[in-house]
Amino acid sequence: MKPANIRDVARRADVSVASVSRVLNGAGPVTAATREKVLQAVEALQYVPHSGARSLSTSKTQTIGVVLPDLYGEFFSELIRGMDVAARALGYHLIVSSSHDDAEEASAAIRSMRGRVDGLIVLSPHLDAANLASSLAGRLPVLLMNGGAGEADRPSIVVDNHGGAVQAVEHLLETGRRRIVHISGPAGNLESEARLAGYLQAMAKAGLPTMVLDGAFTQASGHVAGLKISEMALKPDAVFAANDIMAVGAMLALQDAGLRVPEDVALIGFDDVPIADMVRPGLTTLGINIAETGRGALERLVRIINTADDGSADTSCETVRPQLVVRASTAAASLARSTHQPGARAVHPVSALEGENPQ
Amino acid sequence: MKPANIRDVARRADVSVASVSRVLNGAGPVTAATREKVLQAVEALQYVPHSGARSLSTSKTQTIGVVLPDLYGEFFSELIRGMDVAARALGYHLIVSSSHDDAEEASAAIRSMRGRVDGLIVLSPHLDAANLASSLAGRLPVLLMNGGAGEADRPSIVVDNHGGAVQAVEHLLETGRRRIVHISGPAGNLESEARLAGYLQAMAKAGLPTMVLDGAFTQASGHVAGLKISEMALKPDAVFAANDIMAVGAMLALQDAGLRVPEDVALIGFDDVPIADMVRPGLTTLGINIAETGRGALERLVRIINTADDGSADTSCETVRPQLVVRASTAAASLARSTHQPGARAVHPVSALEGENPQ
DNA sequence: CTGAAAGCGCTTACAG
DNA sequence: CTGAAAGCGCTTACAG
Repeated sequence: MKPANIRDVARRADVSVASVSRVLNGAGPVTAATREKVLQAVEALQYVPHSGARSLSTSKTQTIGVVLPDLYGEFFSELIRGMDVAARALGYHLIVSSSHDDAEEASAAIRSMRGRVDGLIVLSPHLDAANLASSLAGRLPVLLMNGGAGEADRPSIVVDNHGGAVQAVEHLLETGRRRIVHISGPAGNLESEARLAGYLQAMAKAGLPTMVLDGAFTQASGHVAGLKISEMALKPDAVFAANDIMAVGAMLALQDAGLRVPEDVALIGFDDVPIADMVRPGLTTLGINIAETGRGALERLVRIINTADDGSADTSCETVRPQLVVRASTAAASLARSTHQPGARAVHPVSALEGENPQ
Repeated sequence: MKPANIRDVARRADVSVASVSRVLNGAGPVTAATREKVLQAVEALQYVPHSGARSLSTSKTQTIGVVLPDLYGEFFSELIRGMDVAARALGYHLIVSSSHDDAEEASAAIRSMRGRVDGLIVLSPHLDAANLASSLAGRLPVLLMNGGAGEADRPSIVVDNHGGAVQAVEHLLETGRRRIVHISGPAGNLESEARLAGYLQAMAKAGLPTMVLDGAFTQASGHVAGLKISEMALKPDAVFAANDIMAVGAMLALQDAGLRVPEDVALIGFDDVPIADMVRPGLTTLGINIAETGRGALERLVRIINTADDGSADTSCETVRPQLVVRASTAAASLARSTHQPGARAVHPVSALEGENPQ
């Protein structure tokens, strides 16, 4: 009743296990006749090689581990989706390990994957270089996507968070906004810090005062921030949230409080997750092609695995540049309407606002 | 440079590999002194057991495979999230394999997991019993969640789709709606068929005419259906979409066409994914605690794995009953307002509508 | 082109 | 309580 093994196949095909292995791996020379016999036996026995045994002999697992933080939502599911597609195409399996609250847990997760994966994609912003290095038993290829600037000697992919944030603010300025509040991501998170820095820099450049409300990359935290804004005596005319889901949370709070978006307050997010296009008004945001980025990451890691130790070490830091996706949530105050009007842009900057004109 | 193995540890601790194994597995008797020496060596060498080798000896992988269909979205990511949490708590890893367009692909995915997992959770509605059985080499425990009624001899978890659909229609009837259209899920999908059947039955019971628009469980298909509805001469006063994401698609199409929800058309979905609470009006739906269901599924499968062949085979079909979650999208026409008013219910059924009064 | 055999790193009766 | 050794199922030089 237990599944057939390679010996069963060899016996039935009347060849050696070596031949069976060769046929199955397309490695080494075999006659057509042998191949035929083996394949028939495989079919008859419903044989599937035991991957553990294979991995023991080859030191390969055909599996990639993905270490995610404790955050959930469309960003990560989109990313995984892109990786999954690429993994299947390349004959790899995907082990996901998520909800790691801290460096300790992420580290344990990484360690527990040793011998189980050929490489790792790490998205946990909790992990610094030191932790990461000590978590890695041996020389496991790792692709870093934890928002850091990229460790010296590790391949990595980072989003240009700073540049994206600057673009966000500039877009708001162009559409006539001046009192721009930022809802930040969690403290200590490298992505949120870069977005915050971009906001501060762009505002400073425009000579405008800044205001930051703390968020945590969750819808609830965006909602809380939105509530606070709705209760402010002197309200901002625009909000830049560090990610889309907080922007949505803020939008709902503002609207439920009777404020109009974008007429009273413009709103811009970051990521371009699917939901950004499903709220009304549609959410303007800095778009990253998330699934595509995931696909690219997986493919790059596999390339690294396949060329390990051949001298041409890939340790570069690849940058993904977010693109402005304009939807109705930032239509200029003077042009704003309640209908969905993507692409609407300010022609005449509104003048009755404080702050200097940019540029 | 290659990672330490059990022999390295044994040598350094000056014991046998058997003792190292015993200490690490907490199996068999060891003196405190031995344990101490081993643990120190493990620490010094950063030793982590090779899981492939372990799985070869024990025939256990501590890994669960999850086979998903080609559909993406919050439903599946929430489900995976619940499973992931449970898996970590129980010391299991999760291999996900998704985007299987047909039974063939899902079948191949299952086969490729042999020797790699201790059990499988199958969510691919493409897989029928025959395909499934032939995909399984040996006696791999499988928990079915593919929407089928549950195969005779396999443990399964199914959502009471029929009952939920009946509840959906009854809720619409109670709030005064009579011209109720259904946007169905993809043909051949067992979940969508059960929801459709529930709709048809409830409408028949109420003596009302039915109308079905074909959907595919995607936002785009819901949007198309919404457009069609907005162009109908005699418009329905309510729409029951077979899942939330189609309901959202329909909502946007209706609103963009100038129709008001719920004043002109009430809308109800199915699943209660997070986005249902982020659109305006909030979407009334039949809620399933998705993450919780995923957690429960994983735990049940592990239980099955641990008691395999002990005689007490668990082959029951567990039913998850969806619960009505009332939000503003189905506020009674007479009471409907544009502000978010969860829980608003009709007091006086609207009378100026065709169709007979239910009950 | 093919087969016998060593070896991958672990676990687990079996002796002692 | 501890160790020597067999065995899990594969791959891969090495002979032939």
